[in-house]
Formats: sequence, structure tokens, C-alpha cells
Amino acid sequence: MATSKRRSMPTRRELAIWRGYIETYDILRNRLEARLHQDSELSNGDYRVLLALSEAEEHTLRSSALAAHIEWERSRLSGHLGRMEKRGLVRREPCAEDARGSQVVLTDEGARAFRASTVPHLQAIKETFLDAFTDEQLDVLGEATTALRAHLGLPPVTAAGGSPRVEA
Amino acid sequence: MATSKRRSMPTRRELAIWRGYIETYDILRNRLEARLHQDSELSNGDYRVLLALSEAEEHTLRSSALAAHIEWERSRLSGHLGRMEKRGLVRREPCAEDARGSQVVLTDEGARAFRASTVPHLQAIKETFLDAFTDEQLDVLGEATTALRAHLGLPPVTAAGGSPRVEA
DNA sequence: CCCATTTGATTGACACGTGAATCATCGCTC
DNA sequence: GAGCGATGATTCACGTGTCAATCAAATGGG
Repeated sequence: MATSKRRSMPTRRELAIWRGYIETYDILRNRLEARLHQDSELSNGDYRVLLALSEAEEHTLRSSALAAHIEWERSRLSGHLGRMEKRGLVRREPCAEDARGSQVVLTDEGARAFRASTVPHLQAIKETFLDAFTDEQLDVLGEATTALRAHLGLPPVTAAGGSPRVEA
Repeated sequence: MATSKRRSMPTRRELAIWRGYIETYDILRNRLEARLHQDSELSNGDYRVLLALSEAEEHTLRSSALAAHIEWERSRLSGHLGRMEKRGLVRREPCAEDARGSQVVLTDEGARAFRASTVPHLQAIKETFLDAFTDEQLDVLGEATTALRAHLGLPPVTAAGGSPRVEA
């Protein structure tokens, strides 16, 4: 073809698809976060931390291991744990093997809050997102996501650890 | 069928698709934001504000009109304008017709910054997102988005105002 | 054994987002 | 034209996110 497509600007149609994708996502995410918060007094971040601790041995993880598991910056986790600790969802203890370290422990209250949140949250995901699509649409969505992840150089979707996660 | 699907929990496959969608989106968004910031020293929010002002009569809008146009909370816009004003991208003037009001004006520097950012930004959208898909995939993505928006009770994607927007 | 480097974690400064409270002005009604 | 509710905008308190700086403990090389 005469006019190369490389380095060209997006077409009007492409931009509309882009905008639809990005804007709709934002709204979806906000609604789910709002609903989680309303149902359970938890933010996405709280949920993510609680899930990781729930699945951990003894409901405990080293702070750095937790950060790695949920793919957060350490400073982000630090601040978040501080807020969660104030609310009694989590406790921090000095670490026996490494005096620098910090052991994050799920409290009973944290476990209770998490347990209470999960069913409504999964149902919200179903009602808000999954129920919007036919089975075929879900398939193509999955394929499109796979293509996009490959394009971005990301690994295939993490093998789900039995439970859901709400946030990247 | 014997087992009703209503109110049931998501299947493993559904959850994987959900997680792929949501996690991939976050990464995509962060990458584009980082690139915009790196190329142009602008955040998504800055871009959005500058775009709206660029397209406005006299490069000026009432603060409330601007907030409505880009669908932001007024307090959000207020804070953001404060930061942009400090950087010289924008100016606030008292409003002649309504002494309560505030007139937001694009400065020359703001106009220059916006102009310089748009081509690289559109190319980043193309390279990062659009180029990941075949034409057919773009179509089905668009359809899926339409279905999701309908499910969420949202209006169809806004008729694009000639120029792109990065954020909802 | 001591010191330099690395590592675990926190802190501080800032950008960004939301919702509630504030405050002045506007415009309507009497 | 005095009062009063609606409206335009900002401010405050807080949660959330990034990055750079800090600081103590661990650790490996001489």
C-alpha cells in the first residue's frame, strides 16, 4: 500500500475504541470499589492484603514477601499496613530471624472482615462485569486480553490462586 | 437446567478473564501515563484539562463549565487547577458576569505544552494499545465495550470531539 | 574483626481523588 | 430592599500512590 501505517496516527474509529475501553474500565472499577467499600468497609488494597494473608501459612508473611506477592512497592505497602493496623485488621511484629524484618499478621478481626467480604465481592464482580457478556464475548475478551498482554511483554495471566483479586 | 446460574459464584474461567481484564488495564494505563509524563511533563489530568481549554472559545472556560465538560468533581478540578497554575499552564481570573465565578484561561505556555504533547501521545496510544490487536479484535473489543456500557447503564461512547482523551 | 555494601523497612514530600464543610454571591420572593 | 435558599468555588481531612532519602541490621571481603 502507498501510505505506510507505521507511525501513523490512530484513526477516528481506533480512538473511539480506545476511549471506550479506557473510560468504561474506570467506571467499572470505581463501581466495584465503591460496592466493596459499602458492603464490607474495605478498599481494593485492603482486600488484596487480606487475601494474601488469608492464604499464607499461619496467616503471616514477612513484609517484603507480602509486597512481592501482591506486586506492590514496599513503601506503598508500608503506608497501607499502617492504616490497616490502626483499624485492627492486621498486626506487625518484630521478626525473629532478621531483626530488620517485620512480620505481618492477620488479626482475627481482619480474618473475619475478609471472610465476610468475599462472597458479596465475587457476586458483585459477576453482576457488574461478567453478566454483561455472552459466553462468546467472554472468550474473545479473554483472547484480546491475552493479545494485549503479549504485546506489552507481560506474562500470561497469573495462575489464579483459588481466590480472586480485584486489583493489579 | 437444574442448577440456576443466578446469584451463583463466578467460575474459575470467568475469574481468570476478569482478572486479566482488570490487571492488564491497570498496567496499560500506568505505562501510558508514565510515557505521557516522560514525553511531555504532563499527567493525564493535565492533558484532559489542556485539551478542553484548547478547544474552547478564546481558550477560556468557566470553572464549572470545565468541570462539567471533563466530568470531574469541582473540588478535584479546583485542586488540579491550583497545581497547574503554579506551573504556569493555566491562569485563573475573576469572572465579570458572576463575582463568585472563576474564569480559567489557557496560558501560552500551556498551549505550547499541549501542542507538543499530542502527537507523541496519540502515537503512544497506537503503539501501546491499538497495535496489539487485529482489526477483527478491535471490532469485538468495541462490541464488548458497548455491551458492558449498556449493562452498566451508561450512554454509548461519547461522540469524540475531534481530539482524543486519555481518561474517563 | 572491621568496614563497605546491600537489604528490609519506614518516612517525607509530593501528586492525585473523594466527600463534607465553608463562604460569598446571586437571585427570588415577599 | 431584606431575607433566604441555591449556586460557584475553595478548603479540609483523609485515603491512596510514587519516588527519593533515611536508618538500622546483615553480610561478605580484606
